[in-house]
Amino acid sequence: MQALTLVDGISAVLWYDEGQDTDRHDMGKTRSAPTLNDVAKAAGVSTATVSRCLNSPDRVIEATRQRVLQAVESLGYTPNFAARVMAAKRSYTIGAIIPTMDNAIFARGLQEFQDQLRESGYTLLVSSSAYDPEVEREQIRTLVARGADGLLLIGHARDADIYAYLERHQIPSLVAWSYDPHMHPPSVGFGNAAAMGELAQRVISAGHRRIAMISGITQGNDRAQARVEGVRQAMTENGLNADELTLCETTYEIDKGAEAFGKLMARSPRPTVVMCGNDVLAAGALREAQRLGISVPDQVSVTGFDDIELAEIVTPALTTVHVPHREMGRKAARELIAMVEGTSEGRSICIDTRLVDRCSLAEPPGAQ
Amino acid sequence: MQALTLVDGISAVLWYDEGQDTDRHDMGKTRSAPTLNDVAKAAGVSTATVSRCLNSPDRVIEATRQRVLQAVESLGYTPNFAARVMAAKRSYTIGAIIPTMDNAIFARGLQEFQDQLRESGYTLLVSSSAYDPEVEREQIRTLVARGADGLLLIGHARDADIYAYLERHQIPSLVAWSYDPHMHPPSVGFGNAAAMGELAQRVISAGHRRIAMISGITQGNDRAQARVEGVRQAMTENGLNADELTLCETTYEIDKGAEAFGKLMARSPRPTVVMCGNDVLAAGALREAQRLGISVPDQVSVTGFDDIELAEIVTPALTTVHVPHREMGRKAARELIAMVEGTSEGRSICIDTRLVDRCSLAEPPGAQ
DNA sequence: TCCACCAATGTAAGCGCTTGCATTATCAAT
DNA sequence: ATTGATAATGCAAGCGCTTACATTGGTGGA
Repeated sequence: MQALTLVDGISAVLWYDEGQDTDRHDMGKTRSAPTLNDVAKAAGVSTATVSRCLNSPDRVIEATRQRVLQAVESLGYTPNFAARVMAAKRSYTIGAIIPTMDNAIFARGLQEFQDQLRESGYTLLVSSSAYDPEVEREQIRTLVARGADGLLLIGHARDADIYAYLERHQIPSLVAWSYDPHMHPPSVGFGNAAAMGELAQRVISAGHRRIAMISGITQGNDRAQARVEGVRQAMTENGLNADELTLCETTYEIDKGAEAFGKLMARSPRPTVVMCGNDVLAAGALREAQRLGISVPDQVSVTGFDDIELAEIVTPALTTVHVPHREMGRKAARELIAMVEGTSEGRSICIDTRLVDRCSLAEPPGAQ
Repeated sequence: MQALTLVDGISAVLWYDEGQDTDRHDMGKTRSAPTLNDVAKAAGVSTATVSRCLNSPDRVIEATRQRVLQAVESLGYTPNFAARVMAAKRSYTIGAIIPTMDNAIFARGLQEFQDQLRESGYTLLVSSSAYDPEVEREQIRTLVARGADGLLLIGHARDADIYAYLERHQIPSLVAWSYDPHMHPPSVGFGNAAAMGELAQRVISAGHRRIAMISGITQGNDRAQARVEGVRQAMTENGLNADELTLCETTYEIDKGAEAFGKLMARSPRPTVVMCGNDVLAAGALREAQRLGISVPDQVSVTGFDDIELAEIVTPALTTVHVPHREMGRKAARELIAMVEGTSEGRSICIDTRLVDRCSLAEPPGAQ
């Protein structure tokens, strides 16, 4: 399943006809929708002038404009979007493909992305790929097909041919939720590895040595990969053996987080901290801990990532990494528009994350 | 804000250019996206044949088709959606405008609607109007502008000029979540009045006389209006004075339901039953009841409408009206497609609702 | 062998709009 | 008045595709 968000909009005309001409007798007023031409005639000007009235009013003298606008009004004219796109080679539409709509993370960032686009006169078309690369590929084609002027993608990880396709179609694209200035396309996001590394550093500083992690599926997900990598690096830097990181991969669902946590707790020796790939997973872990009668953070610490609303609501409140999603959405929109309008070649922008200390992380049990 | 859902899709080409010609030196391979013409040349056939290969493969001989398909493949050709829409006057896109995406009710029905459309090769574009008629009007234009072959609307209540506009543009439309065979456009839905009336009948039969209702905003919402009307009629039929119905209108939010319930409980004499316009409102009422220490259904009964997941989860579980949303979505899709394809003039279809007895409705306190 | 017929393919006319370029109107300065 | 510059408008060529109609070639029956 996919979903699209549309903001604002232009207009068009369309009527259906079908081979199946049923013998309808009521072919009454088959007066079809008015076109630019009709307006032009009604206003006694050329179609060019009407077009200019609508698209760059200042290039038309007041009196004429009045006359045209009135004709538009009285005819109930609505420009045909498809025709406009064809002629102008521009749709003022931006496409975005996100992995899922079920996660508040993307919703929040996208909302801001959309608002920003709207302000600049663009419409957003969103669709979700359900973390399936094939679906994503299909949707990219669909969005390009529908005339998207630019595309927002999540993370860099995808087949090269997709980038080639975008290149060929000359569709500027931007990656978000990830930051890597050396990659193409440019990205507006945060360093997942660094952010998670910082959190891991905090964990290690607190005295934890037996570290476990519940990660999202890393396959085809550079954010998930980077988060794991961040933990590994922090371990190495602190003289720990990164290979001893107990890793559990699962999809981003609360139930899965609970399940993974259960498995982790069954191991012996038990990890003293469970770092989760995101807050949703962490919420699941917390729920399972409660069910199992394991006290967090007294017996085991838990950390999250993203700092969505959930993080504050659960008990204990999550120690997590705050990601300024709205800021990211806003900056991504600005940059992508600049690319589409040719005022930028595409810059990568790094968004700062911030550790949020709450209650789910403490010293390991038995520590003094 | 609006939101669109897109399923499946065709394709297109588009490249951006902008007055601002930055002096880029890397004007390397400006080979733009391939068109039908390119494919035709590559395959050594006419554009008509390529088009036929893609749209009605059986009208082209096997050998030719092979050749064409291979050219398509090797060129990485993607048809231009806008051009296709223009030429064919058909977009295989259906638009839907729902009042809100926050309500599980529409989500569920739409999901099915969408799946059904997809099966028939149509794409769904959804947008939400936030219950604002002006926004809805705008979105209808936008959807028509984007070439929707048909439109799904919720409820009949909207200005006549909108229907005129749709008529003029020859866009078949269908109303859902409401049923009234005498109205235009045709509707696929359920009798809101009858369904609510049935529930009210049950309430009255249980012995309730002091009835209160928390309704959604009835202004511009024929479903809400009909539900109120249903209660009124049932009262009248049972010899009660419909004017004595204590009515509280509010938006469909859980908090608002709670608030309204609080006000109702402050009245004296207190109603013995609070019938809610939907389950969300009822959930709010239940929450407030708990907060106020009012026992449901011992001290006061509460009913819902829709039977969404929530209805089973709350305590006590809601006595409500079950609406088969999926069935409605499916039938609406089929009917709308038939209308778009000219095989139906538009029939109205009534979906049966069903009372669901759970625990929130009991006899009034003090009844024997 | 010839012709009628039909299936396969080609030809070309738009669909409704934007926009580069040509033309005309306007007006200040000579 | 005349001229030149500039602003306002018109003209017409497409954008990439579909499809009605024309053309071609192959088939079977007389």
